Amino acid sequence: MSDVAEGAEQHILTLRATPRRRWATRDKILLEASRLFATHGFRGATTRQIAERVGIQQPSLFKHFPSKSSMLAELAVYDMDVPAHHAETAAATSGSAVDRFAGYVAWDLEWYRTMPFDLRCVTEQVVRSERLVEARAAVKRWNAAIGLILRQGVASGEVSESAVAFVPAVLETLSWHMVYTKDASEQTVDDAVRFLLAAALEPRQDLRH
Amino acid sequence: MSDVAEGAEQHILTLRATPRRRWATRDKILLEASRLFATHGFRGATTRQIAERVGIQQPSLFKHFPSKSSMLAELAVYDMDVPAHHAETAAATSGSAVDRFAGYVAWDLEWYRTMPFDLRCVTEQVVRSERLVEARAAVKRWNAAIGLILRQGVASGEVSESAVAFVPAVLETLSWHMVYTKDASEQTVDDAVRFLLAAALEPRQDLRH
DNA sequence: CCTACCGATCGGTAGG
DNA sequence: CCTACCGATCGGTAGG
Repeated sequence: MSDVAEGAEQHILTLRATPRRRWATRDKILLEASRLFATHGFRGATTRQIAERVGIQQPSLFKHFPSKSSMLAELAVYDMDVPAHHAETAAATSGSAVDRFAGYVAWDLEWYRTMPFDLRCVTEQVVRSERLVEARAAVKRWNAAIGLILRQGVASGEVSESAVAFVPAVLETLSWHMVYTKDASEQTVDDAVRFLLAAALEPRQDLRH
Repeated sequence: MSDVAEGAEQHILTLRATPRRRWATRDKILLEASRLFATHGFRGATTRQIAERVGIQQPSLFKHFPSKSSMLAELAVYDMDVPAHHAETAAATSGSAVDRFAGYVAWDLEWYRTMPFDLRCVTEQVVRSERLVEARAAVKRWNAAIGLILRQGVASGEVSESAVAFVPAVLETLSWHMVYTKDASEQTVDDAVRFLLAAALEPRQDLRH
């Protein structure tokens, strides 16, 4: 589990450090596929469109990937595996639940803010399609870890009970906000963390003002 | 503008009051199309699947709708036109911005909680595709109205400035939460309203505890 | 609302 | 990585 996450993290960190012009064809395919999936949905994006943007002929895609679905599967692992690993670490650490939650949220939003791929819709596809088992398992682990931290916060009286149901979906929304807001900065991330904490915390626990 | 909204509202209110068994074929088509669009995306859902669920042959769909896109277009208007109308009314009313915002949010979440159609993905399709001009216009009106109320709240010192950017997307998320959470109750709506207000309000203005 | 059917486009293969 | 191409499936039409 951890190895998979670290492998994916290593790869994506390498991608981030590499200027886009020098990306290999395989990674260019993933980038353009993610953008077209985000714009037109998985079925709406065609392999011919992907190939055109990469600058190769459509059948050449299948020298790099066995199928269109396998592109989605690889993107889905990128999307969910590393966050799941971080969330599990935050859930397993000792200390204040709210501090660990705030720390995770800050990492998560920064992760999406600097993500090279546009993975909107990939998450949705993961939830829908019964295939993509690896990515679906990562989503489960992520939800379990976030749920655990939040319930720890409820137990210690810091997190409001009714907020637990809304926080995961809202966190996901804020993550995508960081992706598609072009001028999102580290300040934007800070604001979003405070926004989510204000919603999740019991009012009397919010001593920031 | 108002006539369109009221027409759509009338129609959808009629649908709500009618037991599902008695729905006419045309409305059954819209219902099943919305569910399949939500599950497989617009392109992923096929007209043959829709027809099968309705219990008719695929070509018969086109006796009720000129095209598959026209089903999406009609659903998109249902999705956005009525909320846009309500948001504009809330924005144009006098009184406390926060009270009007809270009132709108409560109405919005209850609207989605009791919605007969599953319109997830329809909103996304509206944002993507350059057609669906009517629905796109409604989205614009909705965003403008919500933005106006929020800026009024910022001006009166009630709403936190950094929250303005996040509230529309988060409200949308909470709306969908009401759709796909099967056991969402009026209590769930109340909790979500409080959750969103806690995030959006300047801390000192939250006098609820 | 049905049967019969069509042109277009899809993901993917063969062979080099 | 290219050209040539294929079977399957798509949205939609014709005619009754």
